[in-house]
Amino acid sequence: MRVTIRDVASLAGVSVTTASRALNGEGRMAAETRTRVQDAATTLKYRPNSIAKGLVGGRSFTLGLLTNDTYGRFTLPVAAGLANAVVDRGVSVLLASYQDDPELARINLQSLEDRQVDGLILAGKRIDRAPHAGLLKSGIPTVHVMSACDDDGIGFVPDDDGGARIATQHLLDLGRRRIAHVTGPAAFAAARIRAESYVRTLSDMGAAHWGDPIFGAWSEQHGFDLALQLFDGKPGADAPDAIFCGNDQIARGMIDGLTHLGVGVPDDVAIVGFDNWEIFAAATRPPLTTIDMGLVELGRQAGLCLLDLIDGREVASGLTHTPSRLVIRQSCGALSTDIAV
Amino acid sequence: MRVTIRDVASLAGVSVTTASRALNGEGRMAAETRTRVQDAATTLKYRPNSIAKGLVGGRSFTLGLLTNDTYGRFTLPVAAGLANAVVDRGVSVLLASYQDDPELARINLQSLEDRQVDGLILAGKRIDRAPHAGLLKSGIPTVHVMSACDDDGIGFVPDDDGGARIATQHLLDLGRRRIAHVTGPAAFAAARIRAESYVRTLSDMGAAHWGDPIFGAWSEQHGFDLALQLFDGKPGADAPDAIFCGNDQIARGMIDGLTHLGVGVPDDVAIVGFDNWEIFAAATRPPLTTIDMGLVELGRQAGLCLLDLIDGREVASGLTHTPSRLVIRQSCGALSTDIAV
DNA sequence: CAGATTTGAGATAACGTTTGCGCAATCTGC
DNA sequence: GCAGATTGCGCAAACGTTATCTCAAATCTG
Repeated sequence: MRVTIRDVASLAGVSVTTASRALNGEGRMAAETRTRVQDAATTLKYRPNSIAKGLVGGRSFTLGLLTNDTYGRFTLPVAAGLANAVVDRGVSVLLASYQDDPELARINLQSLEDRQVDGLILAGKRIDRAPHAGLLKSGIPTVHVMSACDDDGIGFVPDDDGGARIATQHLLDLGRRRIAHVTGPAAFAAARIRAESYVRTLSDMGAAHWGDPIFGAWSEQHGFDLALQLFDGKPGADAPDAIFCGNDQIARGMIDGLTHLGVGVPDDVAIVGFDNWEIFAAATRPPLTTIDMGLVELGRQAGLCLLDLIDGREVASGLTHTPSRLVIRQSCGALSTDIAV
Repeated sequence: MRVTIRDVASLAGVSVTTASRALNGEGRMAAETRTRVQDAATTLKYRPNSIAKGLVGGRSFTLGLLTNDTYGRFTLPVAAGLANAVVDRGVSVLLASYQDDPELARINLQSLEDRQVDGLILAGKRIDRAPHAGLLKSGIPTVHVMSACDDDGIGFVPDDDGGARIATQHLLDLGRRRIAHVTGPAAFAAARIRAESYVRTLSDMGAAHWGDPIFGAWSEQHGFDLALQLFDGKPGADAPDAIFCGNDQIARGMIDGLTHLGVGVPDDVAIVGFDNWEIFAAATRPPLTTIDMGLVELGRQAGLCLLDLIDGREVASGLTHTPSRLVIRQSCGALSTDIAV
């Protein structure tokens, strides 16, 4: 049988009440009593039962993470940051993933409610979709992650704008002046925001952008095709000398395409990606300089914010953009150090 | 305030005891009474409080998933399969990821114990490592996933042997006779098992293997390098006509290398990968035929097994190998259908 | 029709913890 | 040295549920 507070109390020769208060640092009591109880707890390796604690307090010290991110590309870093941010406050995270299946979503949400979760993190995979819109009738404190939310909701999303700015700025700083932008479908807000930021950054710095942003798929193929299209048969002076790619897959395809054409990276063309998806970014030749969206940090912030919300502290509604940072590898020719923003 | 069983009981005009029994389908009682209680519960949208249920029953209806898989490549599919397998038994999954940090592991495990998890899934990323060895002093029912475990432990791992066999067999079935194998470091059991299975399958079928298995890194680079090494300047009749690659990244590099050399895939050389990591397998040109390790199913089995263990049912100790299946795309020239094994 | 058995349902305790209230014992000010 | 404040601690209730025991009424038995 597990050791309960009763055991601690009897070993310390006090009542259960006193034991509870001693361990929680509450109530008035002789310092000697308090340490005696604490020693007893240590001796017995006492650990309070979260369930019982939750029952009386009406809190479960549990957060629910509901996600529709089938693949886990975004959710897992977020979940790791989240869980580790709250674990030392005694809070754990329940994982519930419905694979875009509304019925599964309902069951999972219900299960979380039955479990009296103190708060809910609703995680998506696109910042312009609100996949959880219909679910939110409950009064549970909620934050949104990687998805859209109501005006009075609280959301955490990557700073696409800032990320695109530092990517573009980095290329400018390296002396590039003919900077193109190849990115994903214009239907994605992330693609549009990054493209606008790219345009704005260039004009803010008094530089011209090289053609308009080129929207397409989030795929290697798109990058590869565009490499051929932009560089095949084109005189060097007219072609871009840098390309900011909307994600690492596009960047990967772009580098492959350029290599195929014999265009040097980074000597002839500098490439910046977006996502810092290790498996791609470290595998390109040369290794890819790219933007890290700080998803772990995003999870951490969302978790701490949710705890504040639960504790009744005032939290401003609206979207928080977690800072992105530039991870410098070798595809731009810069010295390799991280620059936080 | 949440509606409790007390509310249901009073609406139905019975005692709390009777209400509990009616809803759980236990005890003797008039059929009319039972339906009356159930109707009351429906009317009030009553949902039992898992916490209270757990407190009295000594069970929390919660499983803990402890993982050191930093990147989430393996853990997330497993977690999804696991959570969805147990959710309709009213069980949820707590996610705890320590990033190879022993201290974090301790804290997380402690947190899971405080929460009275009914069972533990210890997930790793290599089948020949037991990262959780030191942690297991608690008497909580435990299954291991994607990691080694004691002889009297219960583990679930992919069927590397079977996967390698169907991969090799597939190449044989397509008439290939000079089949090479390029894989990861020999230090990985997964690489060794796959290599042995490849050798055995060939000799079982009376075929010779083309050279010895070539160990190296789990990287695209390794695949690319080997493509050059195996095919550069080699007359067609001496070179392999098929290559079974130890994972999708190697396969990716291999295809890139072959394409670079002008060797046709699948016409000149058929390629099979391993992992079915969509992002790679679908991005190669041509799309990659590969082995799917069935990680979602693995998670499902581990979850159901753990529930059996918790319920005191007899469970045989030892390793269970979840079947792998061949996912046919276009890198081997076969018709595109899935073949289960 | 009296006793035995079954049926239906309630009272109460228990799970492990926190918390409001109460009550001695000690301290304080004059 | 005495009223009142303070200190130190325990009693008992509460959280929502299930489980054990009890008991009256209904039904069966011969």
